[in-house]
Amino acid sequence: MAGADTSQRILDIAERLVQTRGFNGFSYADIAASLRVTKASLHYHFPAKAELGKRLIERYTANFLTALAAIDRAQADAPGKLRRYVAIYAAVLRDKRMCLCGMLAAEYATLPRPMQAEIKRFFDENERWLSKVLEQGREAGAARFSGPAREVARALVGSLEGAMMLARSYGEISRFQLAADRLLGELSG
Amino acid sequence: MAGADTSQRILDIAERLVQTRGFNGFSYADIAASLRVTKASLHYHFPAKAELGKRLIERYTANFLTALAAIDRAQADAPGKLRRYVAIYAAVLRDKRMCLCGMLAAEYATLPRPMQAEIKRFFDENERWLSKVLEQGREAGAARFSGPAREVARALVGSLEGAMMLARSYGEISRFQLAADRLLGELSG
DNA sequence: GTCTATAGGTGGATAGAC
DNA sequence: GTCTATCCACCTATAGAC
Repeated sequence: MAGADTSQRILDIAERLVQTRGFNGFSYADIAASLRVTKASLHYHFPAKAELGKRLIERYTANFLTALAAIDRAQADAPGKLRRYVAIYAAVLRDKRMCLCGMLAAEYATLPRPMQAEIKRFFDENERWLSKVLEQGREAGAARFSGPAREVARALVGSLEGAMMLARSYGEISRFQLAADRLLGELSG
Repeated sequence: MAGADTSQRILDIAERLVQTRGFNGFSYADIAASLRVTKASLHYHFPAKAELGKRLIERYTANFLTALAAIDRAQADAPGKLRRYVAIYAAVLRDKRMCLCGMLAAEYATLPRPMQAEIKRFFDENERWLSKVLEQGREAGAARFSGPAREVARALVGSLEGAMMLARSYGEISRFQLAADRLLGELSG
């Protein structure tokens, strides 16, 4: 079915646009130009921009969770999992993109409620996975931190998103890597 | 002079709008409605939105540097200075705002070059001040960290901006406070 | 599913009267 | 300095032919 394929290609292009320019920084015309169809065609697949935005986050979150499950299968120890987690962020940044939800968090106040709810869900799931890994690391003596793992997880997500945002503005991936290495170092040392 | 006063009020309103909705998330119509004048009047004070944006960052940075100078006068030790530094962020957040430049960092790719340059200057100045404080703290034995102070300063700015962004999305200032306390704790303990 | 055509609205910006 | 009036580009979205 060419329809489903077109929908995916629309999402691919829209995703990149949101990650580089923000939800308020692109239009259907941008997608249409990139896909070489008319704006009207896009509305057949995604009648409203708000719906496109929601589907975008849902797909992004699903892919992210799949990647986290893959880490759980491939890496046994917490430090290894955390390094892989950071590597996901680094890969996005290498593509000159920001995290989709980090970007949308900035525009949060201007977004429709369904999108806001999905953004929170993304971060909730990230925190949940990280909390689990941190607990595992603490029990194995491979991670050192005080207080609830959930708090450390939240601080970690926020720090990585912020480091990513600044690194992208400066066009210096090293800014992210140095900050991330420092954050992981504090957990292990 | 009523002119200068009006210009300042325009900047006040625009500043709040950028901090809550982003540069691409507000229009001259929003400022006009809030100030109860017409859009045309605004163009007398700021002919182009790009110019308004640049002036916005310049003023924000100047005010920020003034606040940092005040910290230097009021606080002698590094830990005290860092606590005050974090308190500035917390105060902005309490007002339901994001850091102006943290917000603009997200929209960075869509902004005119003069604005981009000013955003970098804001972060450069922050890193410079923090580096100095961190060095002071290390020499006095009040701050513990490895590697260049500049790197720690960069990681700290990024972490605070990210924590701020997420805390604002969730509408939970505590998320910022917990993360910030953790970051400062790692430097002292 | 994709097109042409268009509606209805808002964006930044300007001309010229007062 | 502020106003009315207006321009033109762009926005999201829809109707209806193919």
